[in-house]
Amino acid sequence: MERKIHDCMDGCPVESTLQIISGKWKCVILYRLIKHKVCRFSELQRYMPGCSRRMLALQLNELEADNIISKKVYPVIPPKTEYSLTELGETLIPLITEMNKWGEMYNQIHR
Amino acid sequence: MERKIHDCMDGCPVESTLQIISGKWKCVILYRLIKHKVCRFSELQRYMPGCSRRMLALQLNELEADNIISKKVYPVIPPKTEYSLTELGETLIPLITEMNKWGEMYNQIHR
DNA sequence: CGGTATCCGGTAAGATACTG
DNA sequence: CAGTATCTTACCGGATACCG
Repeated sequence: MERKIHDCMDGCPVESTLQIISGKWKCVILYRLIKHKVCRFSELQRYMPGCSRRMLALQLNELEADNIISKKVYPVIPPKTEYSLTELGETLIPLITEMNKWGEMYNQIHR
Repeated sequence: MERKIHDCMDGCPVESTLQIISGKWKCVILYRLIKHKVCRFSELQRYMPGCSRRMLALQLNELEADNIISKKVYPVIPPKTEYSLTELGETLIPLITEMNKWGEMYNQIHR
């Protein structure tokens, strides 16, 4: 398995995590998948009006490639897809939850 | 107080957190400041060989502007500065710790 | 509906030089 | 030592069009 990030003399595990969840919308996608369990593409779009369709697709592809989420495609017309967390993706729940908690606290202060 | 991110119809607190800690090196900087309490500029540089001096300065400035870290400048020659977490910055410890834990777990798997 | 392909402009970030 | 200033480039990401 190839290391994605540079091996520095004292690299910290935080960098591995960043490698997976950095990217403007990934954490928000994960938050939604945690909250709703299963989401369709258009559903995610509605939750993230600031994220273009193209960007959403890119981020979803990357998360899928990293085995964080999985995609189920229904062979119907019009097309229907459903995204959900993989087993590995579910291990991120405490982290995303912590991010959400901190954001809530921060929003309380900055009001 | 101005909202930095777009107000979307159902924005999640995760986005507020991202607003503060996103940026390639911020989490690594925070990890170091958690671990070592106080760091000089050159010390941080040594811990992050992949981060240029310019980038390090930019990220530190942003974290300082957001009141996450504070800088102490000693008026000596040659100059000496020390960075450390603010009180607000310390509230990020659980989050960064969780990021580190997940990274450790992930590294175990991908070996 | 759920994407991909192509084009293109703005900005993030490296390289280098300079400073107190 | 601890930065800032300037220049230049790469690429991120938006807009648009197209497709099964």
